[in-house]
Amino acid sequence: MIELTETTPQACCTPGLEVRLGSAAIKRLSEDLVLLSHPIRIQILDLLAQSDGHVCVCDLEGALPVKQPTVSHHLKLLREAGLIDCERRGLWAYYFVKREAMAALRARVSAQLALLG
Amino acid sequence: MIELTETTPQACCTPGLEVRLGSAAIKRLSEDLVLLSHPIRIQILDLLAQSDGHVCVCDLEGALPVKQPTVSHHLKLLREAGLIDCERRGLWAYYFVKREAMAALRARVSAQLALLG
DNA sequence: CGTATGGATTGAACCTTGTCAATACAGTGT
DNA sequence: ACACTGTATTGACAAGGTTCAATCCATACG
Repeated sequence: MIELTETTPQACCTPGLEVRLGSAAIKRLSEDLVLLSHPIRIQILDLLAQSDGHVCVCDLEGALPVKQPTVSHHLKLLREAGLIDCERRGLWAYYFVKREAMAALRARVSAQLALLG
Repeated sequence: MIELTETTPQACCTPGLEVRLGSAAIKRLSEDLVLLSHPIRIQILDLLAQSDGHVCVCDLEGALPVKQPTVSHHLKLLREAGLIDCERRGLWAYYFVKREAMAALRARVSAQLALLG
C-alpha cells in the first residue's frame, strides 16, 4: 500500500514521542509506589489504620511474620516518608497513621495513575 | 524464653490485633504496586497512554533512557500482567494500553489504599 | 537463496532490598 | 548502682530485580 523508498526508511516511528510526566513526577510516583508495595508495610499500615488508637511495636511484631528488627526497619521507612509517626511513652513506642499524609499520598497516586490509562 | 503468665502485667499489648486484608489481597496489591512502581514502566505506560494509536518498540526505545532489551523486558512484564498488548504488523510490534485493564487496576489499588488511611 | 532489520531472548554482572543475629540504647524498677 | 525490658541500630548475608552485550527469531526485500 505504501511505497517505502530508500528516502523514507522510517516506517513506523513517530519522532515526536516524549514522556508527558516530568522526571520529578515520575520519581515521586515511583517512590510512593515502592513504599506502598511491600507486603509487610501494607500489613503495618493495615494494622495501624484499623486500631484508631496507638499500637506498640510488640503488637506489630506479634501480628507479623517477621522479627522485631525487620519490623523496626519498615517502621522507619514509613516514618521517614511521613506516613506514620510514633509517640514514646516509657519503654514503649506507640505508632499511628498520619491520616492526612495517607490521604495526600492516595490523592497523588490516584491523580498520576489516571494519566496512565 | 519465659512464658508470660496471666499475672504478668501487659502494659501495652492489644492481643487481638490481626491484619484485616487477606493474604491474597495483600499479595495482589503488592504485585500491582510493584509492577507500577518502576520508573521505566511508568514512562512506558505514559507514552502508550498519550498516543491513542499504537506505538512500536523503536519509538519507545528512542524516548526512554534504556537500551532495547531492557525496553522489551519491561514490555513483557506489563504484557504478562495484562496491562498492555501488542499487534504485530510485518517487522514491527505495535503496543497499546488495555484501557479497561488499567481502569480495573486503578480501581483495585484505590479501593485497597482507602483501607489503609 | 542471501541479507537486512525490528524485536525477543539468553546469560551474566551489577545493584538494591529484605532479613535477622548481635548489639546498643533508653527507660523502668529493684 | 544493677538488672530487666522494649525498641533502634549495626553489620553481614541471601535473594531478587535491573541492565545490557550477544544472540536468536521472524519477516521483508532484492
